[in-house]
Amino acid sequence: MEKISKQTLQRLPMYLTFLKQRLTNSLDTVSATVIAQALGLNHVQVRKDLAAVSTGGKPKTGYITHDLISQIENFLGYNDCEKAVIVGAGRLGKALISYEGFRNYGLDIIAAFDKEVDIINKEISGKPIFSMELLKKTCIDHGVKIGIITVPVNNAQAVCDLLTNSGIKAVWNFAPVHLQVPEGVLVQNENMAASLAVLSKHLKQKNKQNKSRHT
Amino acid sequence: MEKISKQTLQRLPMYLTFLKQRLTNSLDTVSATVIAQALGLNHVQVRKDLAAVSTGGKPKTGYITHDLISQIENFLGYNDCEKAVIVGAGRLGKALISYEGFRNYGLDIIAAFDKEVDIINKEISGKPIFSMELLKKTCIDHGVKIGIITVPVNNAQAVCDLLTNSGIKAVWNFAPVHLQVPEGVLVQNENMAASLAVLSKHLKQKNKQNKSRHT
DNA sequence: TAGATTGTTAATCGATTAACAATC
DNA sequence: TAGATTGTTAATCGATTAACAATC
Repeated sequence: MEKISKQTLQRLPMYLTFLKQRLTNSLDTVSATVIAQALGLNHVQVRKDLAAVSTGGKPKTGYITHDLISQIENFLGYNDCEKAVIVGAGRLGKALISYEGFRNYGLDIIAAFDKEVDIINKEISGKPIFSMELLKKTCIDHGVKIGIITVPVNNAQAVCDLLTNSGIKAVWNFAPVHLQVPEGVLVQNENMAASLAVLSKHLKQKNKQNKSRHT
Repeated sequence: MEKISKQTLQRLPMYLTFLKQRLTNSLDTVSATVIAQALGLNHVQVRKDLAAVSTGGKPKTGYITHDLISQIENFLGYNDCEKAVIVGAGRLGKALISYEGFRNYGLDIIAAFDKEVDIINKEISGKPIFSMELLKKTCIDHGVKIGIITVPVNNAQAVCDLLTNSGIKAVWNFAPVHLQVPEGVLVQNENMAASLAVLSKHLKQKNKQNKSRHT
């Protein structure tokens, strides 16, 4: 097992969904070639990725689907959940809190925080919304290491500072800003604006092509 | 203006938010160095990115903040919105429909579609939810080119096929599966599972470091 | 003028892909 | 055995970074 790149890390969940699908269809073994084809990747890349997490497959047979699944899940820590808090109980925040599926990905959101008085001390899908004042104590008491930011852009940095001051070591940021964090804290941006940029540029180019074809 | 990489494309929205902040603080000019420092990037990279979309800055002064903003916005097509439909009006779907901010990013969600009878023909934040049967007609009638998928994994490919059959040329996919699409159609994955993988791995490594330090 | 800054050309780095040997 | 497949070592490719010239 060698050092793993961020790219590899991000492909592992894709392998996982594919492998699970495959197991549902009672296909007990799987080759790197099959995975590569299904996911539109290069087969050597798949093999390298798998080498980083698994004990290996057998020539001619491939990998044992079931084993590979548990090896990847194990590697990603999907078995033992990390606790997380979410700051900002707006529409997006609520959607994330309510999504039960995160537990399968090793994430356990224990509470939400918001400054909106109307919703404080209420619940969403059985999870409490607390006032911002309780953030630090909650994180420390429960050993929470993951903070999710779903507040508007202008509050994001302040919330981030608060989180890192509360012992958070990994921030999942949904606000389209670059956050400054102390060393040792990881920020993972879920940058929807960036995704949209890619989408709309693709369409712009397609349009241009069509136009030039007609003239 | 040379060919632009996907990476550059994804950084442009970051520049934009920073530049707008800067304008709010009445800072009329900006240098690549300042941008780079603020966003944790290399200054040459920033300059290259900007070269792809702007008419250039002036030595010693830098770029005119306001001009740069409109050049980036123009390049990304934030001025003229693309119409989009969203399939799957669950929690996440609802959150995305309701988020007014997308219009600033050039995205105009005109309707949602779902197979759940209870919510069909109702509205969310003033936008209609239709039955799946109306999807194709709606897309064609309105010339919709962007489809957003927020359905569970097992329905995602079927929904995707339906979308591409309805003239969709760009798919924004929130389901954690790899989608097969005809040539010329772009899939942009908002892969939360992948993000979570990065976050949890970071924590696992930190834990390991701490443990080995204590023994 | 001196120096801050832009913009370009070359070097580096890392990830992907190709080629090949090993094995069941 | 032959061939499908794994796994590794080398080549390629693209993006990032470094070095430098140009300019206000």
